[in-house]
Order: sequence, then C-alpha cells, then structure tokens
Amino acid sequence: MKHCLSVLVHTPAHSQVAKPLSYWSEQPLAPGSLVRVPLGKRELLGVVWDTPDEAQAPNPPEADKIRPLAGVLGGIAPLNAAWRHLMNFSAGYYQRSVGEVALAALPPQLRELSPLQLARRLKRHASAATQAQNSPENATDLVALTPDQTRAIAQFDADTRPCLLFGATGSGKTEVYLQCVQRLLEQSPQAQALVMVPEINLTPQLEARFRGRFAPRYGEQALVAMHSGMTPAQRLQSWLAAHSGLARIVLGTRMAIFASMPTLQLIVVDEEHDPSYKSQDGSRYSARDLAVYRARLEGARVMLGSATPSLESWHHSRPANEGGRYGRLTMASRIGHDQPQDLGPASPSRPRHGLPLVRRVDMTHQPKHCVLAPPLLLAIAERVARGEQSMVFLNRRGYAPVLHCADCDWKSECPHCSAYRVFHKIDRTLRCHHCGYAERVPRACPACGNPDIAPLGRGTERLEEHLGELLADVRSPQGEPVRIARIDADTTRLKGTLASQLAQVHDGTVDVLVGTQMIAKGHDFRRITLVAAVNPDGALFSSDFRAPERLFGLLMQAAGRAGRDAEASGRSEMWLQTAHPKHPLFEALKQHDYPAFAEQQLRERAQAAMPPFSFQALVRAEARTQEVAQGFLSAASTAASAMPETEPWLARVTLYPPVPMSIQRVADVERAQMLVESASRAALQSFLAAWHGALHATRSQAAGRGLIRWAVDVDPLSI
DNA sequence: AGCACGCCGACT
DNA sequence: GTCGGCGTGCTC
Repeated sequence: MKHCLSVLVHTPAHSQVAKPLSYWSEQPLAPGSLVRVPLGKRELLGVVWDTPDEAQAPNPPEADKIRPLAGVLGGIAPLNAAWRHLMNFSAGYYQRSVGEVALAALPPQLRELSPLQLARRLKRHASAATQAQNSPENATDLVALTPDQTRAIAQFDADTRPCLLFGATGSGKTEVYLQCVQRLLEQSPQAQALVMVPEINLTPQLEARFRGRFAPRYGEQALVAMHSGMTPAQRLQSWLAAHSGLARIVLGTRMAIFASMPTLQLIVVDEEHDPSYKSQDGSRYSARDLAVYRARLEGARVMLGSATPSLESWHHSRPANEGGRYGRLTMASRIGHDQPQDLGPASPSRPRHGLPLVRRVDMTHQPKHCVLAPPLLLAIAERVARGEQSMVFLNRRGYAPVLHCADCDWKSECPHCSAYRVFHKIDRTLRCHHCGYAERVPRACPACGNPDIAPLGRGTERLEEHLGELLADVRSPQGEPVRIARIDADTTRLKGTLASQLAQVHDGTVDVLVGTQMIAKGHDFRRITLVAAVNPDGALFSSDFRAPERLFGLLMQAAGRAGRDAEASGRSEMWLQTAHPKHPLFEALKQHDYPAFAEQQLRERAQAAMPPFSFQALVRAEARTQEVAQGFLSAASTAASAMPETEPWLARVTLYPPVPMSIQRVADVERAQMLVESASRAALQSFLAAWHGALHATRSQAAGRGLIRWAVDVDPLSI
C-alpha cells in the first residue's frame, strides 16, 4: 500500500516550492518524522508534515510526478505537534515558507551528515544518555534571597500569565531565574526549561552560573547551550539532548526558541528589550515574541526580565484593569541596599538604592572641540589615583567616522555604499562598515592632492589615544602610569579575545576602559566607580522613533556597570556629556526612573499612533537601481488595492509610498522600503497573508524585472 | 536554496 | 575557438 505524504524541505519563501511537497512512502509515517527525499538531482532532509485535507489541498500534483521517499531517519522521535504548530505560526506570522522556517530550526548536521554518519552519532548520543541516568545526586545549597526576590518569585507562582520581571541592574534577576528553574525541575521530574540571553558573549557567564547550580544535582548533561558560536557537532548534540528530553535546561540565544523540547514548561527571556532577539536576516522573527506565543501554546510559563523593558512589554504589563495581559514583578533595589519603595510611575523622585549618581556635563559651556570635558577628565584622573576603574563609552568604533579634505571638501565616501568609510588608524585603512570595502589611507586628498587631510569626529580608537595623552601624567597608587584598554568589535575580532580582555579588567590591570556598547552589556565589573557616555546626543533627535528607548536602555545598562560592589556604590558616578542637559530623557535617567521615561514615551507613541499602539510591517526591495526597487514596491502596492482578497482589509491598513532606505546603497545594491501599518495586528496579518501572492506575482511581471530580492519584515525594529 | 540551461565577453 | 559571467526557470 502506498501512502502519500506531505514533506517539508529547505526552500526559500518565494520560490515555487514554498508549500509542502508530496512523496510516496511504503509505510505510513507520523507527522514530524524526519526523512530524506529526492528533489531534482539532490537528496535532502525533509520533515513529514500534517497532510492537508483532501478537499482543501490547492493543487495536488499529478500522481506521476510524485517520487518515493529516499529514506527515513530512524532513531529520532518525530517532532511533536506543538513544535510543528510553532513552525506553522512562525512561518505565517513572519511571511516565510514553513519549509524554510522548520528546516532552519534543525541543527545543520541533520541536513548535511550522511545517514551513516548520523547513525553513528545517534548511537554515541544514546550511550551518553544511559550513562546520565545514574548520575543525579543530592546537593543542598541555600541561597539567601532578598525580600524583592522572594516577592517576585511568589508573584510569579501565583500568576498564570506571562510575567515581566522589572528589576534594576544588580537587583538579582539571575537568581530569580535560577530559583524558578530549580523549583520547576524539583516539582516535575520531566520538565524542561529554556533560558535565553541576547548575545553569545553573555552565554559563558550565565552557563557557568547555571552549571554551578544544577550540574551537581542533575548531572552535566542536564544543561546544554544553543547558539551560533558552537561547532556543528556540538549543536547536533545539544539539539538531540533537548529533543530527547535528556537536557532539562537549554540555555541559548534567539535561535534556541526553535529548539525541540517535548516537556517545555518554563521560558526565561533575559534582557528582553534587547534588539538582538529580533533576527535581522532570513525569517525576521522576534524570539521574545515567539517565546510568549510558544509558552501559551505549550501551556508553559514565560518570564521576561529587564531593567529597561521594551515599551511593548512594559505596556503589556500595565494593570489588568487597564487592559494589561502580563504580570509585572518589580525588584527596585540593588542587593545590599535597603530598601524598596514602589517604583511606580507616580513617585517623582526617590532614593538611589545604591545606583550611581548621574551627572550631566553641559557641553555648550565647555571649551570648543573638547572631547572630554575638563571636569570629567579630572574625575577620571582622581579615580586612577585612588586605584579605581573608569569606563568610557562611545558608540562608534574606529579612529574617526570620516576623513575630510578642508581644501576641496572631499570626504571618505565608500564607492559601493551611500556611507562614509571609517578611518582606522591602527592599520591605516579606510573601512566601510557596511560592505567591508577597505583601502589604505591615501597620503593626500584623492580629489585635489592636498596632503593635509584630517579625521573628522571621533571613534573609540581616537578616544583611547586621546585619553592616553591627557592622562599621561596621572599615576596609580603604586606609582604606575595609567593603563588604558579598549574593547570593541575591532579588538575582539579573534575568538576568545573578549574573554581575555574582560579578565584583564577584572584583574585590575586596567584603569580606564574605552569601548562601544559591547562593554555596557551584562558584564560584571566590580571595581568600576565611574561610567561616562561621551556623546549620547545622536539618538535624542533621531528620525527613528525607537532611538530614545534604545538610548535610555543602553545608558541605564551602562550606569549599572558602576559600583556593583555595595561598598563602592556610594561614590559611583555616571557622567553624561551632552548639549541638552535638560532633556527629559536625561532627567529620567538621573532619577533612574524607567517608569517615568516609559510613561512619557508611551504618551508620545499613543499620540502619534505608533507601536505599541499600532502594528507595522516593512516590505523591502533590493535592485541595481532605486527606480526598479521602488517600482516593484509601487506595483505591489497598486496590486493590493485591486485585489478581491486584500479588499476587506484595506480599510484598516495604511500603505505608505516606497522610500529609499536610510542607507540607500550597500555593496552597489540600491534598497527601498515601504511601510504598512494598522491599528489591528489581526488586520495587518490578514492583509499580509492575502497580499503575499500578489507580491510574488509582481516579481515575475514587468515591474519585477531587475529586482534582486524582496522580503517582508513584520514588527520591524527600525524604520 | 541549489542546480541546470543559455546566451555574450576575455583568455589558453 | 573555449571558460565563465549571472539571468531565468525548475524541483513533489
């Protein structure tokens, strides 16, 4: 008896084979089974999918075109219904093919390894699994919780909704995660927990913390990591451990949201506001949003943690009688500091609970063109002399963002992008941060021959150099000259350098640390008592409506680096150099008052009908010329208003005209985008789904001629 | 996505 | 005369 199966393969969203394909099989196979199928001349991994009802199958392929399966991957249990549901949802919501989403969610080796190699790996995994069975032993450790932590955990237990853990940096959010996971594992001997962090860089320290807590009790196997920095072999192993239920805890970056975890009961999203949770290529999913969806789907709990939540999550956690759908757990004070007050939006100012004193330097009253205001420099020098550490933060790497000729006004533009190439003094190159194009710095102006070309503006490299000059005479308590280090994407290019550089800071072999936002995130620096933001003004008047939110989060996070030692926190300071010291954002920051900031931002967003009070999607198009890119979008837009399928939604959806993207050209490709907006998420979703076919059709018509690619970005982070 | 087929420019 | 550029089209 022959069975006709629907099978997903790895095909992109816009190809002709976006739907599941049909294959013959001798045996019936459960949905979720992994198989190998022939496709053209290739043989690739497939996942058996739920067969659509005969009636609604759109175009069943002619029977003679259907080929038989090439094989079944035995030894791996079929992916369960919840996982398949998650894939279907994710593909639908983010406008991609299910095949692309589902196959991308599986470890690459499952696709690449030959059946023989795979069988060998499975055998090894199975033997490891039996070993693990005998290892659990008891260990009791008592951690003293703060009242804040105890209350947050109790509230979480009493709630059933998704919860936002709103806790200041240093208030002990990680311990809350550990406790929640621990209670879950103790209560139900099968349950699994997923813990996500925004960046690979943050996984080692969190993994160490979780391992320390859980490995003695449940064995080393009980905890696995999942992120793109792992080797393919490690990824397969972790995936199998999670899929088989052997791993009780999965710790990873956004990709981990797609891990197969048959007994998932708890999802933790740490630093939930972090933009890294939104994928920026392929299927542009938000791991945080999917976490909430998946938790509901699987009947699991979800905890989102942050000191500066996304305005979306903050808004969702408003009181239930105002329509809030999340619980809000507040931890107001840092560990070792008494004691909480209500961090509610109403209180105008409050004690600092060990948070650093925020000082604003009005740069309009400082000497012209000075990089560091004299009082700030003095404050840093004092710290060095006392043997304390300082951190100077500038969100721009390289020596200078532009090289400029004063005679003819030549600037170091990238020949392939609409952006300037950044001057990197260390290797004397001009480097484009968008396409990677690099050249040696010219000796003279390439346009007019003037030998006197000068760097304009400053990056971390120049700041480091500048600080070295200004602090040349300062001595540490031991009489040593000042030691300055820089951490940014350039100094950590090689694997492991970040860890070693961080270790230097911890050792105290560094007095002043210069860096980009990389140093603001997560890392515990115990001896830092001064944090300075050199030039945060850029985001105050940005055209991106999310820029203030990001800036506030970043500065708050940076401020949190100062004085994590209770003892040092009394004299720790955060300095802001700004031309707008009275700006409400800085006022709120001075009070460490996220609720006030959020309330003000949400008011503005509500007035302007922007997210979270509206829902957005972007259609992006790339072509050799701007005309083609925009022409495609215009044609698709016209098509939308002429379609019976999209017609019902048009009244509730706004289509804006196509515009060039903010960086219009990258690597000689012109980019344009079109905003689609609606007050209703459901209406936007329905519209996009109905419109997708038209976009596809437009591509193969005259208006799509010369188009390189197009894609939809649902809930985009920047416009 | 791969992988083929297919038609135009600089090399052994 | 071929090697190879990437445009177009197809895969159950």
